[in-house]
Parts: sequence; C-alpha cells; structure tokens
Amino acid sequence: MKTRKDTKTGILDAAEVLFASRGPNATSLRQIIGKAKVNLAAIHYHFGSKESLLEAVLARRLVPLNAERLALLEDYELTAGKGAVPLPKVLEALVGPALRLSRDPGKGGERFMRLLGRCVLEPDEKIQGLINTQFHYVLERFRPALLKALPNLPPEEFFWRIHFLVGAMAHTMADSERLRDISGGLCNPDDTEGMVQRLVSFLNAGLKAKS
Amino acid sequence: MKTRKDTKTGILDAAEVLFASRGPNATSLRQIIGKAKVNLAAIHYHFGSKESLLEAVLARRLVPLNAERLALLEDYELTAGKGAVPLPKVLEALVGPALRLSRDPGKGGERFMRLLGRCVLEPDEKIQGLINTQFHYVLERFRPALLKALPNLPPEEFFWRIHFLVGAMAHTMADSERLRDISGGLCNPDDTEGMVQRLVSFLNAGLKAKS
DNA sequence: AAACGTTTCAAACAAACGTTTGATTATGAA
DNA sequence: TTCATAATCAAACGTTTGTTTGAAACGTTT
Repeated sequence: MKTRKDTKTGILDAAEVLFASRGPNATSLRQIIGKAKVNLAAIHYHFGSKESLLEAVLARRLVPLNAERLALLEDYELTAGKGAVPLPKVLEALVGPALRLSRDPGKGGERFMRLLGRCVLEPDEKIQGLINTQFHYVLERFRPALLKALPNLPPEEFFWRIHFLVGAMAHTMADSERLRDISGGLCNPDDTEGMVQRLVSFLNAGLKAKS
Repeated sequence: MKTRKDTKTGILDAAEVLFASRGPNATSLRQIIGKAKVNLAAIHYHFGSKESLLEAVLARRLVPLNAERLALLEDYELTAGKGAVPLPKVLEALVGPALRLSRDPGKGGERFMRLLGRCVLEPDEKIQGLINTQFHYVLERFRPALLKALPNLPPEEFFWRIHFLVGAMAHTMADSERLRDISGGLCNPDDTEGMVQRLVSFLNAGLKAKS
C-alpha cells in the first residue's frame, strides 16, 4: 500500500506535464512511463485507459478550481448585497483562479493551466466532452452575475462576447510563453498578477463595448 | 497531364476539409485519400510528405489572404493621409478578410478559416513554425498602424493585448460552431458579417481599455 | 507504332500506438 | 509461517501510422 499512491500520483504528475506541453493526443503512454519511471502496464492497472487517465488528470485540479471560482463569486455577491457585482469582480472570479494556478507550483502550477487551456481549444470530441461538462456548470452559475453586471446587453450579443472571452482566456492559459517571443522579451508571462489584471481589464472593456 | 491538377487539387481540397475539422495531426493520410478517391502513394508523389501537404494547403489560401489584409490596410492609410487610421478600420483589415473567407465557398470557405484558427492554436512545433512565419510578417506591417491608432499605450501592454486579440480571433475562427450549442441556438455562426462586426467592436473596446 | 516521361496503383515496409496477458514480487492479515 | 490480495514487470498483442517500392496504365512526341 505504500507505493501505490507514489506510482499513481507519479503517473498523474508526469502525464500533466507532457499533456500540457505537447497536447494529450500528441503524448504517448510510453513517454509518460518514461518520465514517471514506472511500467507501461501500470497506467492501465491504475487508470484503465489513456482517456481515463486524462480525465483523472483534469479532475484532480479542475474540481477544486471550479469550487474556488464559485466561492469567490458568492463572496462578491454577499458583499454586493442586492446590487450587481461590478463586472471586473465577476471576471476576476472567473479567470483569476485559473490564471493564478501558475503561482502555486505545489498544486500543479503552470503546467495544469496550460493543459486546461489546451483542452478547451482541443478539437477532439472526447476531450471536448470532458471540458464542456465542467464549463457548462460554471457558466450557468456565472451567467446571471454577468448579465446583471451587463444590463441592456442583448442575449445574443452576450453569448458572442462569452465566446470571445473564452478564446482570449484559453489562449492566454495555453500559450502565454509565445508572448515572450512575439514581444521580443518585453512581456513576462511569469508575472501572473500582471497577467490577470491585464486580461481582466481587456475583457472588462470588451464586454462593455457599445454594440 | 490532364488529370494531374485534378488529383493534386482533389487532395488539397480533401485535406483542407479533414485538417480543419479534426486537426492536422488527428487526420490520417488514408482518410484523405478516401475522401479524395485517389491512391495513397499519390500524396507522396505530388507533395512529398504529410507535412509538405499541410504546408501546401495553408499556402494556397494564406498567401492571398495576407495580401488582402495588407492591401486593405494600405487602402485605409491612403484615405487617412497623414493622420492615424481609426482603430476599428485597422482591426477590420486584420480580422475581416480572415473571417470573411467563410462567405466564399468557392475559395475555400469556412473550412480553411477553421483550419487556420486551429493551426494558430496548435501545440505542434512544425505547425507553429509554418504559422509564425506568416503571422510575424503580417504583424510587423500592422504594428505601426495599431500603435498609431492607440497612442499612449505602453509597448508592453500593447503586446499583451495583441495576444488576447489573437486568442479571441483564433478561437472564433476555429470553433464558432460551438457557440451554437452554448447559446442554445440563439447565436448563428453562419452570419459572417455579424460575426466580424461583433468581434471588431469587442476587440476595439478591449484594446482601448484604460490600464 | 514505338518510345518516352508522367501519373496511378496494389502491396508491402518498419515504426509507434494503446491495450492485454501471465508470471513474478511485495504487502498485510490469519 | 501461510495465504490472499495488491502491485509491478517484461513481453507480446493486433492496429494504425507515414512512407517506399516496382510494376502497370496513361498521354505525348517522334
């Protein structure tokens, strides 16, 4: 029983790193066992299949992450009383915890944030399914707050802007490292708080745009 | 000599469709030849390799597309004289031609737009290389116009916002079909002009946000 | 028609993939 | 110790992947 958790979380950790950097479909089980230094059959023994492994990798961080998002939102709503929570606060609750993951190397760090962004943008239907279930649940909870903070915004326009928001957020999570190249080293993706603040103010202005 | 172009463009067309819907790496050559109804060896005879095939698929549409973007921008700059081109116009020149591709089914249509968005977000380094070369070239040309339209915006902030812009644009190009589901059928991704207009006004407001 | 280069085709290639097997070793309870 | 369960391991499974081969069919030119 002593080595079970070691092997299991060892696989999860290695899979998280590799899934995040090359994408789940481009990562082979043999690369994972090479990094985790376990036997190939251990993956199927502990997780059943590659798909279930990805599911486990996602669930390990995503469930607490979404709980944190909802808790933050409820906190802001309590403070706001019967009034609307200001849009920047709502956005902060939505994108902040996700982006801030990279600040906490112990809890998955940058690796998982990249993986999450990558999965959101992944064409593969199985991965889509895993993500959409979680995302719909969060969006359903955030939608009333967003609509409240954005009065006079037609529902159709609202969904379009959520779509743009998801794109900007996912791309930022998945591949901000690219920004270092594009900017010629001027931008530093490691400055997470700066990143959150910049993204929130960008989204805040975009969502409030006059249509 | 008569059938050469038929086979060659037949492969390009089939590859474009399949690459766009499942992603290049998730598409096998055998799926392509099945759709194009040609022999497997024809791909290597005409293109040399799978990677070169993707390169050819991209180049066929991307070169004229980027030319159109630059032509539009120069047109606006001519009209503006020595003054700055208004930001919405600059954005229109940047994202309009790409999104509008879906209006022209003869010239590749929605299929290529999806592929392009997908390639921008693709982790694979070889694909990144193909995209970055083209994108850098365009961005270098658009940067002065964007900076001119956005005075008082610090260079660091500028690059961050370009990054958000790319994310929103690529996600919109790659997978607006998803919006139909999320919105419960309320939003119609086939309304390309509406899509362009909404994205431009969203990006316009986001780029102008007070930092 | 004969000879030419170009294009198609069925068949096979080695490599890599996710998954399964059956034997072997470690662990905790009786 | 003895036994049963849990975990690890090397080896092989059948597919699928991108790529290569050599011969057949085609179109053009002489």
